[in-house]
Amino acid sequence: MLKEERQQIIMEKLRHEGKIVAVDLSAAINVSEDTIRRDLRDLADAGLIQRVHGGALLRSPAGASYKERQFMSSDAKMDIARAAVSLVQNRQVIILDGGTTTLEIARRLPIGLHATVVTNSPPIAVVLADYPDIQTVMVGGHILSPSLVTIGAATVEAFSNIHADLCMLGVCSLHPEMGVSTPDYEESLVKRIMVTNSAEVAALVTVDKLGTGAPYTVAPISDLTYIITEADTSDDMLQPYSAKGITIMKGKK
Amino acid sequence: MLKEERQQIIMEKLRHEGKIVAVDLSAAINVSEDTIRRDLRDLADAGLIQRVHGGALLRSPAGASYKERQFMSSDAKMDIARAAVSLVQNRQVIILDGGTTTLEIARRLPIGLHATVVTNSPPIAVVLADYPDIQTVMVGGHILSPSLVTIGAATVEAFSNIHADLCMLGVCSLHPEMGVSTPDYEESLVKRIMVTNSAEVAALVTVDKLGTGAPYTVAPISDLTYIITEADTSDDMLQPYSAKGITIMKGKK
DNA sequence: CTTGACAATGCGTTTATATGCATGTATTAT
DNA sequence: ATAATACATGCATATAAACGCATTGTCAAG
Repeated sequence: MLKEERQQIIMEKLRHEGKIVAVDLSAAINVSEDTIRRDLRDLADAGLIQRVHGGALLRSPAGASYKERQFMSSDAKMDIARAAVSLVQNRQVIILDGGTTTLEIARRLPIGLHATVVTNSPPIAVVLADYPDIQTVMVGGHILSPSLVTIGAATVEAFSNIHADLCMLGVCSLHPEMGVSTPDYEESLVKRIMVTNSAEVAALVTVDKLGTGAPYTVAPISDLTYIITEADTSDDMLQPYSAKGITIMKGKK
Repeated sequence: MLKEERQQIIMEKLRHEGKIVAVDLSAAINVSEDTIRRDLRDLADAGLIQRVHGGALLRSPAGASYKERQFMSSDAKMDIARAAVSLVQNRQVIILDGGTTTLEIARRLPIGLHATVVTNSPPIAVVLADYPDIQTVMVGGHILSPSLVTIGAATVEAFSNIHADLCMLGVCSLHPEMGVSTPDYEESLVKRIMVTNSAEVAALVTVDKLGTGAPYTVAPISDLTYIITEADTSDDMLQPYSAKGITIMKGKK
């Protein structure tokens, strides 16, 4: 059995049962306790689990997420997602853009939430299918492979007929003057119509994207309602945005 | 044995069993461990797999893990998928219906295949994103939760503008007189337009669905080009269909 | 047909990794 | 406080990976 395979099993078991007891697990998959402990230590170092005496616990208590380590959202993104979820309300129509942060939001939506979610990201659609009271609309188009979202004329066309209460926008670059911008032209068109057709827009942005620009503009800063960023972002960096009347939210630990 | 051929085997095995153990594989196909390692290194460099000590794992992007495991197909479906793949040719436009068998087909497409695949299944779109030479079109619409496909007017509308060379149709019920039918009305409309707009149609059907009927008709038997079923289906059961001129294919072991 | 260039493969050696065990130390429970 | 359990550390061993080199097979130019 491969080490990584074992660690995947550990993560999976954790997500299902919420805890790991090292001794039990070593018996279950027939390796020494030392090996299990080493695995747990690795995972803890990677920030994926919380190590405790006798075993380990899920790092994020609510987290019923099913993601691999290398694609696992960073702490920052999880914090941002947690804050973003607090914006959504029952009976809203919500546009969820593609991206790892928005995927994290999809996972963290309250189970009982009664809403319509529109997305152009197949992975998000798959996650949403688990929620009994969420009506999911997948917007079609060409698949842009690296980011796993649909783009193109069909996508823009479909969005042009959809008007949402709230849009959760994954942001590649955010700059006080340039506004929101992205490196892919087609993607910028899709994001633009998402913004245009939403009453409120929340931009999800990790600190490394603040103050940066990319070739294609999506929308000016003034189109944003909220900027949600990680917990420890300095107020200095955010000042230019709040000065323009955007509500700044910081990630919740 | 050619290098590419081997690497294709590796990808297939990986998509299937979730892991590769270098030693086992080298024994299985009778090449040195070095060769396998070199192959794994190549694939890892190309970003297609995740290399680990002792072998390799799926690079497991958006849709892996326990959800994925539920999608692991039975032997019969794997055989059917293998046979179905032999129908696809370069430069075709292919419609892939939703369902576990078609998902299996997506996993088994040749790596170098140059084609356009149109699907209304988000999980399939996610799988296809791994293929560098496949252009993927996701058809949007409402998500039908249990089967994870899009349905509704938007879906039908989008398909009405797409004309394919080949359609791989997941089939719920197949009957000599009733033809293809399904239990969901909206789904039947989507499948119907898929069939209508494809030059050739392959119906993928496990033996338990042969000779059964469901409330909503998708298409008459005469609209089918191929019926692909599991390897050990009796000829008696298939006779009514072959009598109508449908080409019968049996799954490959 | 021959020859040279090149890629693919296999083998031997060296280096790195993973695991289990023994030992001593920390933590928890009674 | 003391026993019981869990943990970290160092070490030995087995296994896997990387590297260099020799061999083979393929293709194209001479």
